Amino acid sequence: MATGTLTTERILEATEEMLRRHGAAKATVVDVARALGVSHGTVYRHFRTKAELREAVTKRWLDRTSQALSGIVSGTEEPEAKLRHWLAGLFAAKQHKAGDDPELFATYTVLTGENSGVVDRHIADLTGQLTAIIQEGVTRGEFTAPDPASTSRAVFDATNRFHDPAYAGEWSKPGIEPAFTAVVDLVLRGLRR
Amino acid sequence: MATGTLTTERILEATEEMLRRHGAAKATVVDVARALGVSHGTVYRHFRTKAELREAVTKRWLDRTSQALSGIVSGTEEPEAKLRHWLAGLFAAKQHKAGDDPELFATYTVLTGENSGVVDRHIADLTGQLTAIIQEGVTRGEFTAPDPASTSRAVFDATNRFHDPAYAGEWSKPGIEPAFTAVVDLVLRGLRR
DNA sequence: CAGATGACAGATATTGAAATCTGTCATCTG
DNA sequence: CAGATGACAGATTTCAATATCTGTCATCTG
Repeated sequence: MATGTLTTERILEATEEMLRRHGAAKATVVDVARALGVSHGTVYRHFRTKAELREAVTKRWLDRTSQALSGIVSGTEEPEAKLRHWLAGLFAAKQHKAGDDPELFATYTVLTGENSGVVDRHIADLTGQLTAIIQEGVTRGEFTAPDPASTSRAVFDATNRFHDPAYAGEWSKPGIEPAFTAVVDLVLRGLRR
Repeated sequence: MATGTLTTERILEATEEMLRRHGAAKATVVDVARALGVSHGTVYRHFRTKAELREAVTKRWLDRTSQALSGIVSGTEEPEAKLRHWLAGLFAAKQHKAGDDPELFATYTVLTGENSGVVDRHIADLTGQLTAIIQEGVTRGEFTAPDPASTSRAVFDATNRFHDPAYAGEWSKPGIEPAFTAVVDLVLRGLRR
């Protein structure tokens, strides 16, 4: 299965595949090496430890969500619509990841649990996007926020139930949509001038 | 150790003691019976299963929190101060339970995880108290809330990070107090007329 | 000689036999 | 005879032996 040169990228792809196939607990470095047709020692030339390899995979996975949302931030909507869409987009993305392939989602939940540093940086990314939206709203005179950065963190925290994987089990229950809307409405009322 | 008659109450106390001593995983019905100086068969005359016994202990534990907060609801403060104090009281109570005896808190976190029905009823209790506060605010013309019940749930959800045991690890980190204040401020701005 | 290998030591996970626990119930006792 | 007991079957947990994995490194190969 040694197609082309062995790049970091190919190792990451193979690792994702093994995680998808075997789950977080049983995906081993030996498995990854076998899938790539190399010895496991070779994988260790690209990643110092298994933890580092898993961290890189986790980062890739989280970055896909950040990227999808960044389009909304740079869009041309009104700040309020933008904020609504961004929050709804984050919720919908998580809801789909959790609902479409629960096993894979559970796998990544384990990985994010192991890599709090990556998660913290991901959250910093997301709240950074939120800050940009809120800052724009303040500049346009539509939002009030003495400190957009801490307000964006408050908005992120207030909507926790709709993006933290710990609550994934509730995202498919009836009544979750109105609950989401109620929180977003409350938060938006709090932001308006 | 057979002091007095064997009441349901005494079994619950002994069970709490065993949970405190041995943790959720190792507290057995045999232990509880031994502590009470009776055979384990006797415990089963009071509780049909071990799960039922643990559920009763869990309920008692959660009810203590609800009771402590209910005093604030029936107090004489202004609605806004009342809501602030209630949310701060809930947060402080959880923070102390988690910080003062982390092992016992971990034990009860396992128990609440096992007894979602009890937890749901506990949450219904708490949001009921919140509804009373918000209703009072609406009646006095200080709050806006088309549907106080769903608004109270939104307030509860928005402050999740400060009362859900899943976040207990963050309650002792620096910066948690301002984060709490930021969310409460945002929520209160959203509630005001 | 840059990059890959695989044998190896120590750490971690798996497995299956033995020990303990849960829940029942026929029997006992005050 | 109301309430307690403890032997018992089946379920669950523990524990130690065994197998597998991680990470290193001296050696190999194109």
